[in-house]
Amino acid sequence: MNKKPTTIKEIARLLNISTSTVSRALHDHSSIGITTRLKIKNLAVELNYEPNQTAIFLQKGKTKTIGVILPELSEDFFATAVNAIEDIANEKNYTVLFAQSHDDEEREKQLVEKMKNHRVDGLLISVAKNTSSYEHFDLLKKHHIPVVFFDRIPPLKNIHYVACDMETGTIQALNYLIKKGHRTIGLINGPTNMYSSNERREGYIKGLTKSRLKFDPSLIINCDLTENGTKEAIDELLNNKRKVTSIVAFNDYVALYAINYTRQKDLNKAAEIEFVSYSNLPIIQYMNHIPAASVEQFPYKQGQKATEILLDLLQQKDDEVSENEAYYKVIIESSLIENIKE
Amino acid sequence: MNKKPTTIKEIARLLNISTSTVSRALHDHSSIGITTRLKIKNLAVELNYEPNQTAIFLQKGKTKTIGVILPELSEDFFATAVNAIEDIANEKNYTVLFAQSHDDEEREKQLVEKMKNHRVDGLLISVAKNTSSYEHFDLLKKHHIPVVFFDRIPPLKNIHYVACDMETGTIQALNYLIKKGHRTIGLINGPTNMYSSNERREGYIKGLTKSRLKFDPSLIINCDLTENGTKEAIDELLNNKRKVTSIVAFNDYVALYAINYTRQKDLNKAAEIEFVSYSNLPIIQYMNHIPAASVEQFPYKQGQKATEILLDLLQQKDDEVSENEAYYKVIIESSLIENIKE
DNA sequence: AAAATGAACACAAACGTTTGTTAAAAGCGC
DNA sequence: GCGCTTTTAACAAACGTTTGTGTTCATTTT
Repeated sequence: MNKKPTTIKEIARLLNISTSTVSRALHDHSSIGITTRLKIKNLAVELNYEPNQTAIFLQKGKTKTIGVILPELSEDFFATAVNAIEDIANEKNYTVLFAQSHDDEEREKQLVEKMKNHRVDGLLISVAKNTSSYEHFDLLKKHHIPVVFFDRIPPLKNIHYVACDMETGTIQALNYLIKKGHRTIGLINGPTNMYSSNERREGYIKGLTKSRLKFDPSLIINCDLTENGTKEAIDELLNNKRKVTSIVAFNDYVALYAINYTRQKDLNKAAEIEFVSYSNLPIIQYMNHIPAASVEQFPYKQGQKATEILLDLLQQKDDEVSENEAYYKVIIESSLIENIKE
Repeated sequence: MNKKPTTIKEIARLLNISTSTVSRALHDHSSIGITTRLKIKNLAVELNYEPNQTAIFLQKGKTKTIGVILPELSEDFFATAVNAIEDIANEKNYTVLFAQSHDDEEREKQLVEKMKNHRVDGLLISVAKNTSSYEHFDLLKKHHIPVVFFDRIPPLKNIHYVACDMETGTIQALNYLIKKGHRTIGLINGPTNMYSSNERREGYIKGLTKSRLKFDPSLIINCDLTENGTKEAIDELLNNKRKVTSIVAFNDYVALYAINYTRQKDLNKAAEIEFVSYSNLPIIQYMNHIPAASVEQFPYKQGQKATEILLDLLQQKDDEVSENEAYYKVIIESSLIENIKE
């Protein structure tokens, strides 16, 4: 049992030829005669030769690897996005390096650093909830590592991103609720530094004013999207002098927390309040009390598109296209989907 | 803006010293004088020097990377295990390369190959449901790449693994049901080639016989754990001449499929049947109809333990300890946990 | 028949590190 | 000041590839 893996050198030595010939033969280079080429290939198969990727990485200066930094792998949205990323990357023979920030800015920074050191060719990033400074992303730019942001976009100019337009989905949600007769609608929003919080806010306001309803800022509560944060937000909403009859929640998780909490507090009140949220968890069909409708954000599509863009950027880099100053800004339309209760 | 990252060579050239001196200085080697050491370190910081990992990988012959192959990242069990793996690996400065087999044997084989080519130092594997041949794992052994299996263990001798003992949990489940008065208990089991299917079967039989109940093989249905497979299994169980009053389901997902399906078929019958399953999904608290109890498998603990073992094996390899023929076989006790309905 | 072409391969440098060995300078006792 | 050890740093090989440039020899051209 041979301890060490076979190398090109080994093959060259055994056949009394040079390593360059072996390398070229294995790549079907035209300048190698058919007979030696076959000799080499046969021996390579026989010895179970596998190219040492680390050597190739070093030589080529790239790793055929893309890094992915996202908040939580266990959130259904990201799990689905990851599937897309894996699928597309595999197709193009790229390897994917995943890491979770757990929505922690510090950890996110460390991960960026780590990915950079690991010499990933490019990065896909969905920004942590509480990230409020962005130098670590600039750093990547300085190192000429292409980055495509998806879903959670930092408020920066010159970046590539794929995101879902939450505004139109939110307007749809408002229309839906208003059509159902609701006039006092609360919004449990995410942190103000999240781009998508802004979109939801804008959509919320536009949805209201389109129907000539007055916008009351006190009906928008920003929270940290945790279970406790949600509870506090609910408390604040319920204590408002105006009695909300429906609530738009930042996502399905927040909606579940909120529904659960309101039910614990007061069953009657809870029954009166209608919820709309974002995400569409597949598991929702098994649940008891669910939002009436959710804004679908098409995670697979987002992951797919983001990966395609990143691979395209890497291709451009290979082709030595002069540092392109055009930025991909892909917006996927969100759309409201009613949840059917069994 | 410097296009190329700083290298040791660059620093050496600027300081008119040799690269080896730079390398040693940065590693605080004792043979480098304090003054030059400082000069070097300062310049390194100034130039933003970051060691090129790919070069180090090549030189050292290892990548400080562990590969993880598991069925589905979106299954809560694995998502939690992944968190543990990441945590432990990060602690020890290892990078983790994840990939999903999607429970497909062919894909699993490809991934093993890919991981091998990427020169991961070791592998953590949870075997796909339908994997029935195991040469791809032997291959790793031949290449001296340590592998630790977790949760889904292949039926091989000489392997390292961490698993949850499903048998005791299953016995507990049976006791629980019998104590509640059930006498005709069905088992929706996984594929026969899964080790854990066997454990559940054994536990099921032992649980019955301990209470002097007769074991009826026709009450065990093997299924592929998909939603459709579960439906077929349920149909088969309900068509059995003996009327089951309770069902042990392979895991929470299967239980949810089953509960949903029986309810669709006949609400009264569904209400009569009591379910017990495995996993303990965190989201279960928001659900309507849930298993009465679930066998907890401690995914974090499993992931943690498996990673620790793998890192230990890698350490051993470094220490040139002669090919150790001892195999880690860690069994974590499962235990039944009652689900509290709100 | 001499020169030009072209095929098939060898040589060597390069990617960025690490590390064993050697060499020069500096310190020390006498 | 001489040999001696000790400190400090240079030299060079190695990890496994890829790739630009030579080199050799046989074939074709005129």
